[in-house]
Amino acid sequence: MDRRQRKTREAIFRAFITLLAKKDFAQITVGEIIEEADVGRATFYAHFETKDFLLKALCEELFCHIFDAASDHPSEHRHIFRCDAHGSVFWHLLVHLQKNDNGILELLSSRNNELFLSYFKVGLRELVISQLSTFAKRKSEKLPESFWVNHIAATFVETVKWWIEGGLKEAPETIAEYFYLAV
Amino acid sequence: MDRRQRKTREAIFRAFITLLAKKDFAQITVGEIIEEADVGRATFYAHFETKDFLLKALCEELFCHIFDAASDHPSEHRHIFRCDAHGSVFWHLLVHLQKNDNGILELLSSRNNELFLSYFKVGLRELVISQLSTFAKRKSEKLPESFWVNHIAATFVETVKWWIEGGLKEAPETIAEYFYLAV
DNA sequence: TATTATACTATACATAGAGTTCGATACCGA
DNA sequence: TCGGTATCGAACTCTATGTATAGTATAATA
Repeated sequence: MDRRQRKTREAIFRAFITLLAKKDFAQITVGEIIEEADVGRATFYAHFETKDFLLKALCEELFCHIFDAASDHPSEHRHIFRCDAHGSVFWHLLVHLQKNDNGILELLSSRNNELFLSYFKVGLRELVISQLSTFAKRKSEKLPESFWVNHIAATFVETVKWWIEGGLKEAPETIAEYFYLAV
Repeated sequence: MDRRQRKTREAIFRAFITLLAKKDFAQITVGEIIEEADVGRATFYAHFETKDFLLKALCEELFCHIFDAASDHPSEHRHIFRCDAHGSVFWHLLVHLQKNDNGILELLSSRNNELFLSYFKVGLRELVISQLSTFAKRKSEKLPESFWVNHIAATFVETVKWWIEGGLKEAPETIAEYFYLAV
């Protein structure tokens, strides 16, 4: 990709993230974004069809990255944390969140969190399916699979939300335990 | 309240609900609402400061009604459904949902459901707290109370969402069972 | 280095929706 | 019947969206 393109694209993302930390997505105008990014109006529309597409692109960048990081190298951390029957992928995700890669936390904790967590959940659902065998059989036998999958993904999202709203005071290990206890 | 006021207010609510079933909240314009409601522009703004306040007012009307109906008369249905240790209030809520009071289902199942379910959850959390003793001790002893309360409320919301997305094919009793199994 | 393609800038413009104002009219409650 | 008030309708201001265009800067290529 052309260096110019890459630079403007990143500038727009950065500006967008900055603004998202401060105010509602609905109240952010394209005018504000291009001013913050110091980019021409036509340039913005050359990159993103609308503000909503910008949001979508941002979510894809952020969550693709974090899910790849968590699932591509699941073994590299095995020796650090006990990798029991539950699997450590979810713990791994929590660690990545706590490290705050790409400043994702500001987005997840701002008033826009519903927006992002709904995207988060989409990627999460796939992960849950691939890890399904590592969860307790007890419940899954009595519940429809789609219900069960959705329940696990939703519980993880809610756990993360609760963690963030409390200021991330607990260790990832503790949160992972809460998650496995609850689910 | 003046009969004229009441009629306009209801006309606006009705129009808003009709539109919400068809399209995104964000894409609905005040112009559409007043046309559907057959009401003057100035009249709309005499009733609601903005479109967002209209949404808020609608949610309060709908959910206050459904929560009151479920918690004010918890005993009247006790003889119909087994009222075990888990309490029947949640089952009662499901029955009310299935009866589709106020056409609430169209709203919860449309693409705006995140919007409404977030309001739903607020009322739900209070209900959960009042019913906390009826849930399993097993988990609550190991989990922080705020986490536990949030988990129960979230699980109920997700259960309802799953039920609606599947077309409400299961009986409220079945859904209540899934809920108690999952939580 | 000279050439070509393309990304960017700045500005202007058309369009649409938000929210306000105000005089006229219709309706309500007493 | 009468005073108060809700509504109407239309015009108006503002703000934001998205597009169009002509000129400039930069990257890739030969």
